[in-house]
Amino acid sequence: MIDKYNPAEIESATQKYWDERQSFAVSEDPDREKYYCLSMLPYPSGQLHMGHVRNYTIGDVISRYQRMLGKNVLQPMGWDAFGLPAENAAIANRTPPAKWTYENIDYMRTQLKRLGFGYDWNRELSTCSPEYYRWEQWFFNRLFEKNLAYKKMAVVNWDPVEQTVLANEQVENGRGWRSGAIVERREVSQWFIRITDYAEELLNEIDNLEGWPDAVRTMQRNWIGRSEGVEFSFTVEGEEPLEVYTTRPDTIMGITFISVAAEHPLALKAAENNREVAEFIQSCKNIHAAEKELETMEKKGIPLGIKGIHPVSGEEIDIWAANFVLMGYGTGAIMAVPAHDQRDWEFATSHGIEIRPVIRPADGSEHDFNQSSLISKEGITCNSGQFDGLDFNDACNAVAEYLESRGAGRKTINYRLRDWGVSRQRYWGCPIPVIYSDNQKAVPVPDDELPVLLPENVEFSGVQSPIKNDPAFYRTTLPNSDIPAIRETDTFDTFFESSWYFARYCCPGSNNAMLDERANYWLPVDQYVGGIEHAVLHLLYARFFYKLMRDAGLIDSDEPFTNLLCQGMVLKDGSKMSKSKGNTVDPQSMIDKYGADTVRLFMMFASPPEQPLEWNDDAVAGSYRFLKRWWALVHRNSDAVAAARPLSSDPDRIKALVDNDAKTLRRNTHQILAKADRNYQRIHYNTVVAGAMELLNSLDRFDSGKNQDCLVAFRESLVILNKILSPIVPHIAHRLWHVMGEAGDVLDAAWPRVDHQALKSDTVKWVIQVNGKLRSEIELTADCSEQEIRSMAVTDRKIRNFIGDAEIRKIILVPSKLVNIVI
RNA sequence: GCCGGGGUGGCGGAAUUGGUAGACGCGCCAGACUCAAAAUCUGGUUGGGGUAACUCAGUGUCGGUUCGAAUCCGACCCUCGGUACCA
Repeated sequence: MIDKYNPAEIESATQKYWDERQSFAVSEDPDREKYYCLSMLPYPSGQLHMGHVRNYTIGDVISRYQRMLGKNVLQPMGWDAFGLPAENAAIANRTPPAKWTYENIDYMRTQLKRLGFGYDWNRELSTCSPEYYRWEQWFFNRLFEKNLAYKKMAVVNWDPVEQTVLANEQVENGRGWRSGAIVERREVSQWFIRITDYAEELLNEIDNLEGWPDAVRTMQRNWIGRSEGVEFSFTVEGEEPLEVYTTRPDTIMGITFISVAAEHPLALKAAENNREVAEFIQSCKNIHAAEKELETMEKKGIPLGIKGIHPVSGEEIDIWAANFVLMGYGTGAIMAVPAHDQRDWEFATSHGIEIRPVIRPADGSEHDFNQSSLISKEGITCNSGQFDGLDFNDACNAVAEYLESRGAGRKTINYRLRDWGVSRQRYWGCPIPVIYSDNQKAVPVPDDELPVLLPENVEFSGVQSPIKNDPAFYRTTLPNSDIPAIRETDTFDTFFESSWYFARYCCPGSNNAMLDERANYWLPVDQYVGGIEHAVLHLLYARFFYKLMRDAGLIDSDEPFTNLLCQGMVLKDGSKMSKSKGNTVDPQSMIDKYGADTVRLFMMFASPPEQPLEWNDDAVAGSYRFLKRWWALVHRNSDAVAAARPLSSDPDRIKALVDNDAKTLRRNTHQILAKADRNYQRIHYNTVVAGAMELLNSLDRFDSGKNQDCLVAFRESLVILNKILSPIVPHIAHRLWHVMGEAGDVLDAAWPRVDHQALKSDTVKWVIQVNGKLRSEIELTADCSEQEIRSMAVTDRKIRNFIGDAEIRKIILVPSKLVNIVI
């Protein structure tokens, strides 16, 4: 009687076994190669979703594989616990965000444990705990000291009904998602971190991130957006010079208007005695702050009746206020050349502004400026007076030199990247450790008074942050005095917490320092796994923060993540699983029904990690079937296999096999192992699983009782199958390892080696093509000469039929693979 | 709008990175077992034509490079992610 496959029993017993032995607790060991595998920590939203299960299974498979390669593997887990959803839940349920968050963490931790992930739970952290965020406050003080943190005015979405700031996500069609009120842009004083000081290094080091996907590297390069150009100014009568930046100084003679932001001082001045301008400025207050909205909305503008003097021609140019120019970015003013910029062209066309071509195509062709602008840099300047007849580079240099010699401008390097705004007008976040004196001067909270504790037991009566109305929180005194002062009530952007948690995992229990020397043992992270949606923001902030920590002397290396894997989303019926679409599948119900191993196996099998994964209930059942078949096969043969162990552990005995069936099985097994090796390294687990299924299919058909050779080969193959599968389905692999009578735990078994002798075959199958199309196949002995192969190919019956009377022009031969006859 | 992915049978996907398109699995069809069903096992399964041997077409669309293209190049279409306050 064979035991039935019972995943619930196997998985709980195996997890208990690992727990008792603390199998995944690790410490620094200078004698072993370390491997730090990190998965992006979850936001504790309530329960795990399929995206988490996928993310963490990939990380766990990598960790277990690296462990079998003999490395000292760290795999930690924690909670990105501050954030907006806790406040929304608090308002909906009248529960304090802290209580809601902690309960979610407790539940989700049990779910992670049920999935059998090999985490070192001794290192678990929650970013909302004071033991964590106090170091963030301490580090902010270091940034403040270096003038890397500063305050400036910046735009927020203001809901005039709720009297609160809204996130971009909370604005729908320009209205607040709860109140329905039209959202206004407001300028608020906020804290910024000078990421632009590090723009050059962040850009240059992308070249060294060879373990990152090219797509992410490209996106980060484009996000940082280095450009070379010229900065110059227009003189404006009775005003400060109006400064602009351009990457196309070669088109400077084609400027026909200038645009400034609606909040620009020139616009505000014009509005004082022009009602239309004032109304236009008022209408711009309702623009949603998101870039997508800004770039896709209808472009509007109004002339201010103010002129700027062109620095070369001396011509008077009209200055407009425009809704697509932002005060906070760059100088708040841009020059416009409709002939050579498509957005300017469209604006000029719809507002009747002159289009003045100053570049003509280098090939002498005519461009129709009534149809579109000419953006190409491959042209020659014209209508540009002294700058006529130059190509792009010469024109740019000539213009820059001219402006520079007259003190009107200069060459500069510009970045698209803007400083990191870290202030949030929200409650559930890390308090920014600053105190304001009477005159609004910001003073950091002294290190020895940290942490500034966020009160957790709060009443969420409305949408307003409770600490903004809580005198017990915000009333304080200046450091070392009894002079009354006011605390900052803004909290940090939650990207602040997620920018350094991976370093803190290395130093559990460090109560006297943000990081200690253990960080330099584990860091940088060898493999980071997370969603592609983090390609720019989180991953760029984390790189930046790492460099800040390096420059504060906390760590030695320059980049935090050596290798990066961005996994695709989990889809159901073609779209992302989400509560609002009602197409979620609860991982818990699947685990209850089939067990963790089946869910893990399906997740790895259904698609390659970087691609989206289509969820399919039936296919999950197929993964379960596979595990049942494996279970049954091992149990049917357990006694014979265990008895064969002493024999087939002997490498000489294995190499001395003479039975042809045994030799064929070995060749097959080692081919699959070679492929599994490659695919483990490439992290293509779907094809690893496919190989394991092929192997099981051939083992199921194999007659292991035929003779001793067959039994020896059979046992070897079962052992290899178990090792290949164990990172993916660790519970059943653990149990079957012992059922086969193997010693120790498969968790720590050495990764199997491909026997290249076993791969050799006596014959080679050749594909014969005519003009690149498959027409026949022949099997020849491996020692055939090239000449023999050619003549066999040409005289093949099917091939002769195909060629007929046609002349053979060429024969191409790809070694051990194919012959292509060109006729 | 801008930046970056993706598009292969009924479905998820494979193809050693320019060399046999469709591995493996799901689904479906047929058969075995069963009074029957479930479970399990065996075989088949890109489409068209043909009893068959075989043959033609075929990797989003159109064009190109090559002895040979899912793979490289150009243009386009659809779709997904990001777009600085969702995380």
